[in-house]
Amino acid sequence: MAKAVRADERTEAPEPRIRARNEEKILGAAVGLFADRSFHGTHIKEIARVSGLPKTNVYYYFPTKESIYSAVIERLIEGWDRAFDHIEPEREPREAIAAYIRAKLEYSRRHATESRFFANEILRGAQFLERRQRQHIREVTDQRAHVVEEWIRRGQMAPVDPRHFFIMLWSATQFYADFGMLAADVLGRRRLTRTDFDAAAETMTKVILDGCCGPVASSQ
Amino acid sequence: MAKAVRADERTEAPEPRIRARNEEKILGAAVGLFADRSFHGTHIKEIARVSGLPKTNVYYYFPTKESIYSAVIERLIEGWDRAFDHIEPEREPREAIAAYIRAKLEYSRRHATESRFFANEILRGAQFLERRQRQHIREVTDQRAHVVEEWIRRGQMAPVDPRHFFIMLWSATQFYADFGMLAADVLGRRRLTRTDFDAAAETMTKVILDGCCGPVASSQ
DNA sequence: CAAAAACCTGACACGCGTGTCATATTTACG
DNA sequence: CGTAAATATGACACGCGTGTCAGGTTTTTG
Repeated sequence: MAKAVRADERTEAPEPRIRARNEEKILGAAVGLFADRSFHGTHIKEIARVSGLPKTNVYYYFPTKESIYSAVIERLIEGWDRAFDHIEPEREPREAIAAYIRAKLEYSRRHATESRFFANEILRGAQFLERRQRQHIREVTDQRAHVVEEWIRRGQMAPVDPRHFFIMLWSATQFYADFGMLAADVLGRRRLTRTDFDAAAETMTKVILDGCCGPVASSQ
Repeated sequence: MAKAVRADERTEAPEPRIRARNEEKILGAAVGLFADRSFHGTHIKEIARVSGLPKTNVYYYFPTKESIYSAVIERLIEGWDRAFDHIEPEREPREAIAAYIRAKLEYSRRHATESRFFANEILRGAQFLERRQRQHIREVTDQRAHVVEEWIRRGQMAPVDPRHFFIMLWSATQFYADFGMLAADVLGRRRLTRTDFDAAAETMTKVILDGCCGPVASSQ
């Protein structure tokens, strides 16, 4: 009855060490498994094995498999807007966008698993994404779209639909994480290397920057 | 024993009507379910229900769930290179690439389910894709990459890595099928409309064409 | 250092999903 | 027609995955 009492109750009491550590282990194992095998293909038993805890202990912290999945999503959403911080009105669009592309690609390279998990969730219609989470994504995007609109107004950038423009950036950068296996195949590699990510960044930056901010003086 | 004898045996004998029709029903139902719920989330019972056949009859045509999944993949691969036909050395790159983008986007719009199924499969590392199928994809891409290289050699196009360039095109166009839900959210729609696809095509064409073939004279 | 709270665990109930089997019905074909 | 092959199907076996339970052990706290 008094089992698994979360430190809620208004005060953000310091979460007990053990709980924090174990929840972390479980969530860490879960991301990878969900990303590889999706929701139904992932079994609590496996999550337990990978996180080094007995199965029953997993159930001690999370009542259902759904709750684990939701908790993973919650963690991911936090990382979503990080790279977006580069899109600021004070910066030069050319430089800001290049930085954004690099940041996103770097994220794809280092957090490929999380990225694949997220892609997976969206792919099936975001069945576990809560309304407020979806709204959050939309608001953050809106905010950055205004920055692009400002750049366009000032004549620093060609007139493009900011949201579709962002989608181009997202899709291109995510591809290397989500469909890395296909990218590697096409490039004739066994796995993507850092060099490949650099080449990707270069191509992407060149095409997109020249396409939206006019070709840079030096080239051609 | 003489059960489910496929019309193999060298001669492509006219496949019996009933078998063809039922296999089609099953595969059609399966694509949608696999796309929505992925492999493990899809149950034979559901495939049977959706295709209007009793479960046991499904097993009459396909020995396992895996075999259904593989058959679906086989059908998809055929559609993969279709749009690529636009990439021909004789055509102007600007016009050819624009046509390719339109074709790919149109495919995403009309065959969103198949597209999502395929994305799903790649996402989990293409576990069911056979070696020869992967090789086929690579060969087709190689062939079209040479066309791009030819355009670059002739000075019709800016020097970009053709494979990374293709990846940009694939990712951007597929996004609207695979992550349609997210795109709709960001654009403030309930679902993507034809207008959205048109706007996507316009943004994409403008940015990418200006980025790789120099800005067109008319604009700016 | 005791009592309470938090944490841990093996054994088990239960449902459900895959795939089989024995048998019925329909179709092809001489 | 009549016989063989192809197609259809209800009932069932079996394994496995989720989630529970009852009772352990460790940690915290006064």
